[in-house]
Amino acid sequence: MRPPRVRSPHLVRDRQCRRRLRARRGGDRCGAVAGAGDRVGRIAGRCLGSSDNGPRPAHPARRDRRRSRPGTGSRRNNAYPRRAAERGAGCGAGCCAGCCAGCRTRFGTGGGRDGQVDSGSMSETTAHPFSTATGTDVRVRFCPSPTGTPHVGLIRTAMFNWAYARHTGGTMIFRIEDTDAARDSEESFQQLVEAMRWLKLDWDEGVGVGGPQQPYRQSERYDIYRGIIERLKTSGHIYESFVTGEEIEARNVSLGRDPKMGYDNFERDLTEEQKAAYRAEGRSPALRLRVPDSELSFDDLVRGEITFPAGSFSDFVVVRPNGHPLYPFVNPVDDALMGVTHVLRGEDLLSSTPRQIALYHALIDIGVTTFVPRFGHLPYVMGDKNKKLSKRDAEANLFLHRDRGFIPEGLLNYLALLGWSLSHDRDVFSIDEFTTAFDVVNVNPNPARFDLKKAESINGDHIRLLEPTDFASRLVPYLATAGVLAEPLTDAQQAILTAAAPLIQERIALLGEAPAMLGFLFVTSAELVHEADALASLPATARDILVASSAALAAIPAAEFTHDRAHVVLTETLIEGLGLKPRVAFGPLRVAVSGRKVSPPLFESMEILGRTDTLARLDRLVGALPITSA
RNA sequence: GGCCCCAUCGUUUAGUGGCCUAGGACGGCGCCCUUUCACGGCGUUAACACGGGUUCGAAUCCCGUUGGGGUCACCA
Repeated sequence: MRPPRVRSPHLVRDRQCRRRLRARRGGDRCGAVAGAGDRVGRIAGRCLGSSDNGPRPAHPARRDRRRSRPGTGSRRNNAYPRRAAERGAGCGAGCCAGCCAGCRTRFGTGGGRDGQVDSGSMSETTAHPFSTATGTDVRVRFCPSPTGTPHVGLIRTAMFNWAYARHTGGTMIFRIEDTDAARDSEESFQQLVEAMRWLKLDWDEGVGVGGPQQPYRQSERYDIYRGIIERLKTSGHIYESFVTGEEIEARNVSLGRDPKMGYDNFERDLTEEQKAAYRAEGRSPALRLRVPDSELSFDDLVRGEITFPAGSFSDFVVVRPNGHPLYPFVNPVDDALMGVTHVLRGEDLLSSTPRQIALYHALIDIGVTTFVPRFGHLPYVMGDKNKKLSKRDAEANLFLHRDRGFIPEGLLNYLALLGWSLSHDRDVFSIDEFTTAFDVVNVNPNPARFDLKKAESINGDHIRLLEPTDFASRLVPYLATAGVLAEPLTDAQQAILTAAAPLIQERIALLGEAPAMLGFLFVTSAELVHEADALASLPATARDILVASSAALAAIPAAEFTHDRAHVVLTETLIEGLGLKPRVAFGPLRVAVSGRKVSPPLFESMEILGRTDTLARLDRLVGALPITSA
């Protein structure tokens, strides 16, 4: 077995270092100098005043391949250079300046409560450092909102978070974001928990297991939010906004701007008189967060450095007029409170990241936390069309896949392949291999299509990997649901299942295929249904074949009725005796025994059925057939 | 429209300036095995979006173009 791909911390550090240096290099927009500039940057990036000149991986980061964006101003980033410079003196241990995760201050969770505010430093990135947590300090979370049935994209996100926690030895938090009473449901919440349990994605803190920041359902945390809202209000980070959405649009139109331009922060400095006037109209204000007027950058774990220019994100509503806090507020607040260090989430949240970071800066200012988490935006899981898999698509529904007979091992394996890979030549692996090898920095940024065929194939491989007894027991719920048998099984049923399961383990990709394959074993010969297409496939000589077979099989003593004997006897009788082709000879027997054209291996099936039942089935089909002569 | 993200076979991935005539898997096609269907085995099909630049050398670095996607809520 090939060893899993492992990235050394060294290499990762090197990468992050280069990325930052590139960001700091400034204006290498001109193609003529880009190459040279890049090279210089690389060389400098290796060590930057460090003594760490020893042999190191010769390859730049995969993410370094990203093209720098024109016109985004990312070359003039102000955040990283400053931080890098500040830390550049570093630890003297020969680390790359600005990149030495091991030597920088460790930012704990929680943070102080001194409430000190310096609004003048709101855009001062040095005061708002990103998390440097590694190893067991890593804290990730899965925080779905309970609306609808679990979606495979959502599950993929849960799995990557979980895998990162298990890979690093960090902590997995499971929180429920149920702040939308209109859409949330208890049923959906239960389904989320059920999905996680089914897939064995466990969590260390969160719903059901508790933890230092409980409760973990946001609907039970409103008191906590209220306190923070007050502090943010007092500190001036959030302010009252009276205008409605329609009014914002109208304002943009009247100012000759794109109506979609959004809010322009015009209520930041409302006077008390103006506010009173609004109140006199019967309005009550929503609360908005004051975002910095400068650009905001972050180093995405999956995509590299991303910069949003100043003005591309505006003050946003964090609390409704009725006091109800909204997702853009409670999500970062809880992340901060819970000490989340790595936010791994869907790409759809990418464009809201600058706002979140702005909120984080405010939270740091008032002492709720001391750091901003790292972000990693996972690629979409797409459907058939070039659209992200919608909840409306059947393929998106996790439970539908489960009901069709995906096993957790298979589905997880396939989902892991959407945006990640273990190695160049293997795509079937265990969950342990996955967590051992998984690192979010290796996630591929491009969106992936959910390919059912491939998913089923991977699932089939995992089914084949199951212990036979395990496989048999996993079949039971599917057989029960299909009405083939009822739980608990009788001893006789259990014996049949144990004997028959191995016959189909090698030939199905989905557990849901089992009832059709095995159903005939759990009915009497009288109850057996002969399927229409099976009957239609019978040759004119079917009756003679069955009669001859019946006589031959009857000659076998009951105690010696094994698949080998049946095979030998029937081959002698039909192939050698009647001169038939195997395909022609055994077809009618298959129909008689199983009622179907497709079944588990014929002779093994006969053995499981036993001599008496087998003969009864042959006789029954003979009786149903018109008399012809061969 | 503004902003952001993405770009290797049909799909998913490997690829980290020379191991690339671009590898694996799924799918498709063909053959073998065979008591059916499968499983398995063998073979085959098929991709670096385009244009520049840097370099002795580019799938890989840079710029641009094109194409796709997302996001612009008092939803999450």
